[in-house]
Amino acid sequence: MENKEKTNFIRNIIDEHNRTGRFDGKVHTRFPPEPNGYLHIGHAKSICLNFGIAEDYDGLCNLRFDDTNPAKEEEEFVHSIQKDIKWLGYDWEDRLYFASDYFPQMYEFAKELIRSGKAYVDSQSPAEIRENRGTVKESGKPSPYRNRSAEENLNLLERMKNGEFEEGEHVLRAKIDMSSPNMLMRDPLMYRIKKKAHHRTENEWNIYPMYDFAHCLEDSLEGITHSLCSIEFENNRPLYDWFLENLNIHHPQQIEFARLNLNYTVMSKRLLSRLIAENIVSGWDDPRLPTISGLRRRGYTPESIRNFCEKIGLAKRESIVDMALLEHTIREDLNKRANRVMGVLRPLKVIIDNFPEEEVDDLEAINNPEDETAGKRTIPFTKEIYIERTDFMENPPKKFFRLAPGREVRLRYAYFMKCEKVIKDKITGEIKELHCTIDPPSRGGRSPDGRKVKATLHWVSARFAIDTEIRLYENLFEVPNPAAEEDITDSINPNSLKILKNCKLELCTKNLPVQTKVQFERLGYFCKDDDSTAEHPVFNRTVTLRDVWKKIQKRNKK
RNA sequence: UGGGCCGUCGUCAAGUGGUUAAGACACAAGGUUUUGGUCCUUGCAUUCGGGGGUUCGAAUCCUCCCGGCCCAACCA
Repeated sequence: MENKEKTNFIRNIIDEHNRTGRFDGKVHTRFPPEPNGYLHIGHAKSICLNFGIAEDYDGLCNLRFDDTNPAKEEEEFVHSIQKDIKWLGYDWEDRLYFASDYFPQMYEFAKELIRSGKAYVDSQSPAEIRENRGTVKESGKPSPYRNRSAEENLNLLERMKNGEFEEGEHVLRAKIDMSSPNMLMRDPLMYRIKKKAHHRTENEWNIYPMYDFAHCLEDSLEGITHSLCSIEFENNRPLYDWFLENLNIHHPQQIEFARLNLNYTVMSKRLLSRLIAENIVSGWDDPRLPTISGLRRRGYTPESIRNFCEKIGLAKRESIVDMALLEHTIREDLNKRANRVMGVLRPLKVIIDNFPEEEVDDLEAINNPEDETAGKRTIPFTKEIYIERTDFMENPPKKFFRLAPGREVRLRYAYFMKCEKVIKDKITGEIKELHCTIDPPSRGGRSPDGRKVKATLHWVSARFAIDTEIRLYENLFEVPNPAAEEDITDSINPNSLKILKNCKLELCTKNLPVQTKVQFERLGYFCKDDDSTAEHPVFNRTVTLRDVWKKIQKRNKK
C-alpha cells in the first residue's frame, strides 16, 4: 500500500475530537445491520468505513444486529451477514451484539423517562396519531392522553408488555414538542405492541422499541464514540441526542454520510427483494446483483471490493458512482493474480492441412506474465483446433487485424498460421470450418525470419478440449438509474445473462476447484461457478478485458 | 418565510483566505508488447451552481438567487 493519506470529512471530525479530547482519544464504531436481507456493496462501503476507521485509529468496531422488528427479520440473514463481513476480511472478535439483548435495559430507560414526565402511553388509534401529527407545514395537536400520570403510564406500559392489549391499542411516546418543525420531534413513538415471535427472544416481549429510541441506546450501551449512518438520518439526530441527554448517559456523536449508488443497478433492499421474489434473478447470490454474495459468485475478490470502497471516497453529497470503477478494481486485482488460460467461447473448427493426423505437439505457455512465480505449463497442439468465430471474417473491414482468407496470424504460443480455404454449408452459407497451414519454423509463436503478423489468436486443441458452460453477464438494467423508473422491471436488460453451452477450454482447467479465478486470454476474467460438476464445468464471466476492437466497432456503428 | 442537508472536470473526490484547483475512473493521442490485455508517456476545470459584496488576495467569509435530496411508517 502506498502511503497516500486517506482524508475525508469524518476523519477530519475524529481528528478534531482527538485534538480536543472529546472521547479521550478513543474511537469505537459499529456496523449495525438489520437482519432483513443480504448485504450489498453499499453495505460494504459502510463496513469498510467503520472497520477501517477503527483499524486506522487503533480503535474497535462492533458488529451489532439491529433486530427490533420481528415482523421483518430472519435468522437466515444473521448468518449471511456474518459470512459476508468475514469474507470481506473484517473481524469483530468477541464483539457480536444484538439489539434484542438490550430489551430489558431499554425497558428500564423507558420507565425512567415516564417517571421524569418525558414519556407517556398514547391510546389514540394509528389513524388519529397520524392525523394529529400535522404536516410538514402545519404543527401537530397534542394527544388527549398526553398528560396521564406517571403511575398510570407505568401501569399501562407494564400491561402492554405483558400482552394485555392488542396491536395498535396503545403506544409509548416521548413527550417532546408537537409543534416542532422537525416532524421527528413531534412526540415520536418509542414502543409499539407487536405480538410476533422474535427470532431470538421468541415470545418474551409483546412490545418492541422503535429505531429512534433503540439505536441511540444501543450505541450508548456499547460505548460507541462515533455513530456513522447514512444521510437520511440527519433529521433523526436531534432525537438521538434528545434521548441520550434526557437519560443522561454516554453520548456518541452521530455523523451522517451519503450512501453508495452505482449506475445500471439498484441498491435498496426493497428493490432487491422484489427482483428475487419475482424470479427476475435466481436469488440473493445471483451474479448480476450488487450483493456481496452475488459479487463473490461472479468472481469479485474481497480485496477488489475493499479497494473500490477506498476509491469511491466519502462525502455528504448524493452521487452515483460509475460501474466502470468497480470493473476497474477487479481487473486491477485479477490482472496480478489470475492465471492465464485459453478458452474458446464460440468455437470455429480449423483443420491444419500440413500437420500430421495423430501428432501431439506439446508447447510451453506462461501462466501469468504479471507473476513469474506462477510458472509455466504445456499445452497440446493437434491437427484440429478451435478458434473464436469472431476472430475470423470473410470480408474484413479496415481495422480488423485477425484471420481472413489468405491472411496470416499467430496462434498464441504455437505457430504462425495462414488461412487457405473456407468451408461453408451449401444451404445456409454458414461457415463450417477453415483449412489452414502452419509455418513450422514459427513453432512457439516466434518469428525466426522477423516476419510480422498483426494478430495473435487464442485456440484450443479439438482433441483435448474440455466442454464447458459459460455464463456471460451484462448490467441487469438498460438504464443508468433504474430506481428512478416507474417500474424497474421495464428496464431489465434482456441480455443480462447469456448462457453459452458449447465452449471449449484448455485441458489444464479440468480439475480446478469452484471459485477459481482465471483469465481466458483476450476475453476476460472468469470464475468457476458453484453449479459445476465433474462432468459439467460452469464458468461465470466476472468482467471482460478492456477491448479496443470492441470500441472501434461501436464507434463505426454510430 | 415549515425544518434539515447538499451543489468543485463526463463520473467519484481532495481542498477549511495566498496551491500552477490534488488524485482515481472515463475519454483521447502516442510508445512497448507472442493477450487489440498489462505497462509507459502525454492531453483532459484560467475555474469551483449563478449574481453581488468583504479583502491586497475568495472554491474557501458575507448576502441574495437558482437547482437537488430528506422528513407527515406503530420501517430502519
